[in-house]
Amino acid sequence: MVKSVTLREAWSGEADCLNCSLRTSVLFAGLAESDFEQIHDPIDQFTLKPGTSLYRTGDAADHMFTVRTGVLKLVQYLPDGSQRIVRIARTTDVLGLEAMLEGGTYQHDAIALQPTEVCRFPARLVRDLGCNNPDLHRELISRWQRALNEADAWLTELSTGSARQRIARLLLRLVRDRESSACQLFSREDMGAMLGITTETASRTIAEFKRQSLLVETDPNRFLLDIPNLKRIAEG
Amino acid sequence: MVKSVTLREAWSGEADCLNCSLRTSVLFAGLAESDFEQIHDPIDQFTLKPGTSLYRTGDAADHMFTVRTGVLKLVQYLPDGSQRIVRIARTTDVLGLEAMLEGGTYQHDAIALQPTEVCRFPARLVRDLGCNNPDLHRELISRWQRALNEADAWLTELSTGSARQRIARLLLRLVRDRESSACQLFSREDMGAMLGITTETASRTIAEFKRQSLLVETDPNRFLLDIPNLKRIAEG
DNA sequence: CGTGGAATTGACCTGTCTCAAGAATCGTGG
DNA sequence: CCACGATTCTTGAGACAGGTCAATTCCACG
Repeated sequence: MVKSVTLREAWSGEADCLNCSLRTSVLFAGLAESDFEQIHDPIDQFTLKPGTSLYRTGDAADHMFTVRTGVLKLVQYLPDGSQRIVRIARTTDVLGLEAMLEGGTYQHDAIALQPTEVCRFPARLVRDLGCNNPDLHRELISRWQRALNEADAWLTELSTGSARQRIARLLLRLVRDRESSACQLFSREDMGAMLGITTETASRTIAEFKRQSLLVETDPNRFLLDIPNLKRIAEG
Repeated sequence: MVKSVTLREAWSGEADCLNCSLRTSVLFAGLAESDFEQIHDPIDQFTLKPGTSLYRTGDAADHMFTVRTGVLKLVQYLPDGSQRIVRIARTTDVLGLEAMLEGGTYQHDAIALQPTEVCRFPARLVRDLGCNNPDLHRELISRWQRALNEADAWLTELSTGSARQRIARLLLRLVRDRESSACQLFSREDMGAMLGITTETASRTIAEFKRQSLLVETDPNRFLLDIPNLKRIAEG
């Protein structure tokens, strides 16, 4: 289940690393061939089954991850046991940025929603290189800013307005920057946890959208979106 | 209204710079005296009246700010014109981290809620020094992580549960890490925008808390909190 | 087939929104 | 210093969205 590749192989940019967001970044670009010999921390490659967690809140954060394929949810829990999904990670997203702080801990549970492949690399690697390599440094900053923008967007877009609006905005967000309007939905329970509504309300609203043909089911649990009309609802 | 101080004065650590969070950080610590001569970007010091904006969404982000005294809200707007407050900045908080990305723009309106003093410094300064000074680098990362944690907390704590719970959590958050349980409240409208509820609901709930002596008004608009009972409500 | 979990749907109830009308507070200018 | 207009806060009454609880259907899987 855990396939290990050496840094040298990562550097070669072969195969699966094509989609690795850090490959196109300059993480390895500044290193001489000889440097690779000195780094013997392996880069591991995981495959997570749906429902499996990549890490848990409070775990010592010493690794960072890149999502190759699949989707993960980042979850936080309230004292009363209810949960809130604060972000979603998809292809090329980086997880565990908090590992940049020495001695830090993860701030969420990261749980796969689909079969998901991730690359794992030691945070120390990035910490050591980050300061000396301006391009990597910039890339890190940019990632952080993106995470922050996402967090803010979840507040303003996905936690504001009626349930109809929130679900419409969530759907639109799922197909943004995609060629097609096709997407597969999350479980009703997860939708609820993302939007701050109950699973029943999520279910009812999705059902209503289907009746109104705002959502058309092509394959089981795969849908085409009526983007213009969903936009109308989202901004209502 | 705009008082200008030179970097050398900042370095001397006199007067108002005592509370400056970047003073205790290593931003200037790594610089030799002689370096200061070469930096002629002034550090400006502003005083904002309540309701005044420090910057607006979309403005070119070329400066960062440290809050000396007072409070600011970070606001985002929805297409329908409604607003959501996504964060609050108080003493020693840094604003405008997005200026670290070259060519970036501010992601919020930053608006003073009280008479507020801020320091303004060019982002280029931090960009240039950040990479070479490991301590500053670490401090920046830490700030970013803190902002992200705040954003997540606003989702899980302040946008989840009943209005009673949200308001209780907001109140508790206002006095956290404070010696006393005294605090002054925001306008009902701002509370609503922070919690995703209407001003009427905010007002009603605050009034109810007063009746139950969970809030005791000492001076006009200054309150003492019944922390244990508020906690009970917050977690209820 | 039978079983367990998710999704759907219904009926009812309650919290919050909406609209609207007073009360209080603040800033301003006389 | 007071009076006035403008906000903001408070409070009420009614409507409605969404929550709650429960029953049913659907579906994947052994």
